[in-house]
Amino acid sequence: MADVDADPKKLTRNQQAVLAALKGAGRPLTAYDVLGLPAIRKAGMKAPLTIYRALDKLIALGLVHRIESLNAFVHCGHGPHDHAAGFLICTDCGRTLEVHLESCENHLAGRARDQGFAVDDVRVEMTGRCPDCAGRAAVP
Amino acid sequence: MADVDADPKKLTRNQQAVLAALKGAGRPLTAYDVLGLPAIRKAGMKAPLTIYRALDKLIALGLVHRIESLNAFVHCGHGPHDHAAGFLICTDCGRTLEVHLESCENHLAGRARDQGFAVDDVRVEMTGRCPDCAGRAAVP
DNA sequence: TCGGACAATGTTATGATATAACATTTAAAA
DNA sequence: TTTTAAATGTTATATCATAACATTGTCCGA
Ligand SMILES: [Zn+2]
Ligand SMILES: [Zn+2]
Ligand SMILES: [Zn+2]
Ligand SMILES: [Zn+2]
Repeated sequence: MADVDADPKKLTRNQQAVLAALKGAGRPLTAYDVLGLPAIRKAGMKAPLTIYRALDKLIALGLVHRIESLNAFVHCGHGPHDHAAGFLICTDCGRTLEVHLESCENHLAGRARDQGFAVDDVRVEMTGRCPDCAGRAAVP
Repeated sequence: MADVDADPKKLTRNQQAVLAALKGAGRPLTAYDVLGLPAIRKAGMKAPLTIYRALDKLIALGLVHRIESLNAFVHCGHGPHDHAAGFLICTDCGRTLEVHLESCENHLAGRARDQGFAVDDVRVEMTGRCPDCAGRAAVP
């Protein structure tokens, strides 16, 4: 899946800038969110395509994940990995938590194989409330 | 999750037209795909918003699902249901297969609860090749 | 039957997300 | 160095989705 042997030192200037932006945010950002950051403008990036190209590379390297249901991108919370990850998406604060799915992955892919389906990639996204927000809601 | 007690007879003209379009297609269509269908134009629908409004209702009724990674919509292959579904998405032919995830759902949601996360909704999308396309690829 | 309430629709405009095309530069190999 | 591939810059455009507001249709109780 991800190119786990990637050398972060070999990232280009643009790729480093985008990765740093996502790390710093600590939550998913859209490509246009990234584009709007001062640090990104200072790095000379000013077109959406510039951001998308950096993101494409970072995703291929497994350093960043795309959250489909948000059209947003988040720094990988686990370092590059070769198994499927799942995302818990807080609908209150917008933060996400990445969870490993080694065991579930087999179960899910098994369901697919039962149907004669050859699985390449498994994506899991769950919405709800994170511990912080669930706590706040319970104590009004 | 879905409003399982919905009465299909109560669907409006627009909602019926969009539902019929998705049933007939047998695969996911984008809102603009739907908008472009002759049957839809004949029904008098000519603005994207008209399509999105019908889709919103059909999704709320559990008659249609949204495929996040395709920005597309597909007729529910199982009749309304209250548990999570997963989608197998063929990257060759574009068709999808809906699979039930009663058992997996608990496992996945359990992983979330381990993190103190209160889950509302579980979405699973798997890409790969459907039986037809996998077969064709294997016999070149 | 009337009339209020609410859902659905029509219409126009705009916002948000993503890619095409092509020229140029940079970095890595050979 | 010559060659090759990857990354970047720039402009324009394609694709997906919603805002705002006026109007119409449907249901249900008075
Ligand atoms: Zn990860
Ligand atoms: Zn939260
Ligand atoms: Zn379904
Ligand atoms: Zn196929």
